[in-house]
Order: sequence, then structure tokens, then C-alpha cells
Amino acid sequence: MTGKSAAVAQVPQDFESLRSLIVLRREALPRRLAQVAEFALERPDEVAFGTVADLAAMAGVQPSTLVRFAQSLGFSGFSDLQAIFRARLRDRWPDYGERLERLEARAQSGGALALLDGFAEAAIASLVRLREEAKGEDLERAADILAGSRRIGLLGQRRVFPVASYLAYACAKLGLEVQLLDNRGGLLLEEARFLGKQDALLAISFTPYTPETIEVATELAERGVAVVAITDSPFSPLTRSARSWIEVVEADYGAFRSLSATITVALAVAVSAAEKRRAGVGD
Amino acid sequence: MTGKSAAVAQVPQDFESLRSLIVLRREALPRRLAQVAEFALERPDEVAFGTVADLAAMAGVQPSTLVRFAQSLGFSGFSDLQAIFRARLRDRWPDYGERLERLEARAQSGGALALLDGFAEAAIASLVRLREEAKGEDLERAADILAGSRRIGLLGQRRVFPVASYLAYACAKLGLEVQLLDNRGGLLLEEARFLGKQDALLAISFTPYTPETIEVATELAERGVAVVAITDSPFSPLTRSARSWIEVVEADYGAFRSLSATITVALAVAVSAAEKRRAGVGD
DNA sequence: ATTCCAATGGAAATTCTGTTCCAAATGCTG
DNA sequence: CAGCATTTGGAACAGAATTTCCATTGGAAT
Repeated sequence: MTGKSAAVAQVPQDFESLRSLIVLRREALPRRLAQVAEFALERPDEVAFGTVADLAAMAGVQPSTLVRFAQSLGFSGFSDLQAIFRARLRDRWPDYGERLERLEARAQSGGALALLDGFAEAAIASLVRLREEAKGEDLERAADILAGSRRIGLLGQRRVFPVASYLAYACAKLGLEVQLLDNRGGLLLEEARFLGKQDALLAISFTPYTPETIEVATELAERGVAVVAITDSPFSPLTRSARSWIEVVEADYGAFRSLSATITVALAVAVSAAEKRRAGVGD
Repeated sequence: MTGKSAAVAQVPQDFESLRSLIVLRREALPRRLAQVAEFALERPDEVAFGTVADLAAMAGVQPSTLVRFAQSLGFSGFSDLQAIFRARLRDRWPDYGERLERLEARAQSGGALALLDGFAEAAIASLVRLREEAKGEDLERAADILAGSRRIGLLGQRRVFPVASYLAYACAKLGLEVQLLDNRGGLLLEEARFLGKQDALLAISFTPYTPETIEVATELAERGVAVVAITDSPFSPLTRSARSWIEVVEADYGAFRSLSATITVALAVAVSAAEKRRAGVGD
């Protein structure tokens, strides 16, 4: 049918190879198609969003020209071409391609190194995402509450217990009065009794939410304790009782989710709270 | 028109207000609409581009439910709602350079976000370095020893206690018999008594090395327990008693060193050991 | 100058999408 | 348990969007 595209060995599947294919073909293209090529590379965001009619108008060509352009690159129609422009916006994890390649290469070797790579990758992805999406106000608010409270209870069970215990260490070093609620001997509720209206609870919980954590947070909130939550979704049961909450999304590899972003957020809040207290916010 | 939305003073025009509106309404929503709400906030990128049919399938609802969801928020139809998801994608980080600028600006502004950046940066640096310098043989050897032992003691005090406690969680999930030596009540030596020639100790310690950790590792090594160490230098006192050791270097920011690389290494070794045991290496 | 082929514009056709509508199911209230 | 209101599933509909088709143009070669 299309004798021209018979020579096209393979249609580009990612934006970068599409881009270089267009650059390569650019000179050999007829006038209108070249016009489209230029437009596509200059305003890729528009291409991702617009309809054929809109884009044709912007580029100053007919709708059918866009389709022809896509087909001349080997796609079946314009929609397939557009899908690549969309994917570019959607999966914009930094250095994604390069990372995956490396990961693949080592993963085939199997063994402990491959596992290490996977876990490290998940942790890095979580941290990068955290840095880009963290909201300053949320952090400040949480830090303010902690800085203004007399004593801070730390609550994290099961998977996130390490975060709570790390915070206990860090806060102690920072001179904050903290109590780690570690449910020793099943005495969680009794441990929590010591917290009152002037105190705060920093509660951490991810899906599947540990029931005891939720219960304690709810009960303390009712008693007037300021609850600060670190959790993984706005719909977490923790957000209901929290006076302030921070969302953290962790990537996973295999059956294990990373903890790095959670630890980082927790530490930032703790240090920030200590700074605020030193500056007199809590008085 | 729609009596229900008469009360809606104003329809959200940007993603943030849309987000908070959804969070606010979430609890009052019927089952399927709540399902859509969760899906929308969890995968906003998909929502931006997908067709109604696609998204409905992903969220596990009927196409009409998506439209109803949008209308219950005050939009005239799904398309109007989707426009906001698209705008979010379009306005986010015009290009790489600008992203970096933002980070710079944030760092100088001080505050909790700057701290977060610093800690995240340190963690990422540690992880990248880990991935580049980790030695496969070291990991394999450590995993072999753990896979071949009957029971595994986990020892990490103070700053690295969170790593030990995380391992206790992970190993339990992996079906490895572990015991966390947490020095409760100062009974560390007594806890360690249970480990014998067929067992292993995974000890973690960084500068300044906690004396108890070194003591216990030394003593157990003398008694024939296989000691695997995770530490930060070839000259660490732990390497003397260790049958196998792994070096991990963590970057720091301010007074706090990262833990991410350590956790990642520990997890990789544990999962690798579990795999080896399942494959029959330990028999 | 004529012929031929590729390129182009524009309209027709077709596919697909968002939306509406109605019947069945569900849950709540008296 | 009956009756009512709300929610849900699925099909039908209207409209828009992509793609195809064909006549016309432009330019090069004979």
C-alpha cells in the first residue's frame, strides 16, 4: 500500500528516537510536511494536547497534512504519533530511559547486585519525586505544630516503625522532648495517656493502615492532642484526625516499598521544628 | 438545572483547589464516586490524557460514573474536569533549566523545604554512589552466610537501630528466622546468648562505633557465630570479627547522615539470602 | 509546451467519544 | 416489610474528531 513507508524498519516508540528521526528526515521532506515537522519539534506540548484541527490551524496546514506527516514517519495515523508526545509528558521521571537500560542490563545477571539496583532505584525515584512534589506549606505547618507543643509522641508500627525510631534518635539529638510509642508489651494506649492538650503526636502510617495507629491517633485527637500525620494518600484514615498532614508516595521494587522518602520528610520536619523552637516560635 | 450543584459556589479552576475539594467531599461520596475520587488523585497523569472509556476501565467503573463524578463537583461534564488535569500537566516545569532554578531558589529561601532538599540530596548521593561502587561478591558472600545459618541475630544500636528493626520486619516477611537484639532493659548480652555455631549475626555499626555492638560481635565471633557486618570503613572494629563485611558510605547534610544506602544494602542482602535459601543453598 | 508524478487542499465518510437516559439494584426510613 | 430516594449499570444518541478520498495544483523532465 504505502510503498514509501516500507523502508521504515521500525516506528519510534519514545520521544527521543522520534525526535531524531524527524531531524534526520527534515531536509528530504516536502514543504508542508517540513512545516509540520518544525511545528512539532518547536511546540511539543501543544501537539500532546491539541486536536488535529487545532494543531493544523496553529501550524498553518490542513488537518490531512498532519495525518500524512504521521504516516510518512511510519505511524498508522496521527493519533499514534500523538501518543508519543503524550507519553513524554506523562512519564517524566528524570533520566528514565537511561536508568531502565542499566537496570535491565544488571537485572539479567540476577543475584544480589540486581536486587540492590532495584531497591536503590526505587528509593531514588521516591526521593526525586518527593523533592519535586513536596509542598512547603505542609512541612512548615507540621513543623510549627511540633515546635509549639510541649512534648512529642512518635507513632509508627510495623513497616514504618524504623522511621519512628529514627525520629526518636534524631529528636533527642535535637533537644526535642519526645516519646517513642512502640507498643511494648501491648501498652500502646497506656503509653499514649501521657500526652495532653499541650502535646503533639507525630503519626506515620501507610496502606494497609495499622489499626492501632489509627485508633490511637483518633483517640488522642479527640482529647485535644495536636496530631501531625505522614501518610500516603489524602484518603488515609489518618487525615481525618490530623491537624496537619503530609503526603508521601514511595516507589516499590518487588514486594518491598522504599522508606527513604518517608525518613527524609520526617527528618526535615523534625529539624525544622527544632529550628523554629530555637527561634522562639513555640513560646 | 442540576439542583444538587446549586449549592456549589464556584467550580475549581486549578488543580490544587480541585484536589482539596475532592478530599473534602470524599467522605460524603457514594461508593463508586469515591472510587473515582481515589483513582483521580492517585493517577492524575492518566486522567489528563485518557479517554472516558479507558479511564473508566482503569478505575473499574462505568463511563457514565466518570461523568457523574465530574458533575457532582460542579462541572458540566467530564471534559471540563479533564481540562484541569491537563492544565496541571502543561504548567508543570516548562523545562529542565527552570526546574533547577526553582530548586536553587528554594535552597536559599531557607525553611523546611530547603532542609528537605538537603536531606533528599544527601540520600540520593549515597544511593547513586552505592549503586556504582557496590561489589557483587561482597553481597553474595554475606547472603550465602545468612542463607546457610539456622537463625539470624540483628544488631544495630543508636543511629542504625532503625535499619536493624526494618530488617527484622523484612526478614519476618521473607520467612527467615530472625531475632532483633535491641538491648531492651540492657539485656543485650543475654539476648545474644541464644546464638550458636549454626547461627549468624548481622551487625551494623558506623563511626562512632557503639561499644556494645563491637563487644557483642567480637564475643559471638569467638564463640563461632558467623558475623556479617555492614560498616563504613575497612578499619572499622567490626571488620576484625566479621566473616564477611560490606562497606557503605553515607553522605550527610548538616548534622545528619543519610540512612538510605544502608537500608538498601541490608534489604538486598536479606532478600538475596531468602532466595538462596529457597533455592537450597543453605542445606 | 506537454506530460507526468508528487504534493496539496478540501470535503466526505467513518470511527470513536462524551453524554444522556432509563431501568434495575441498592440502601435507608417509617 | 413496604415504600421511597439514591445510586448504579448499560445501552442509545448526538456530535466531534480522525481518517480517507479525490480533484487540483505545482514543478520537473522530456
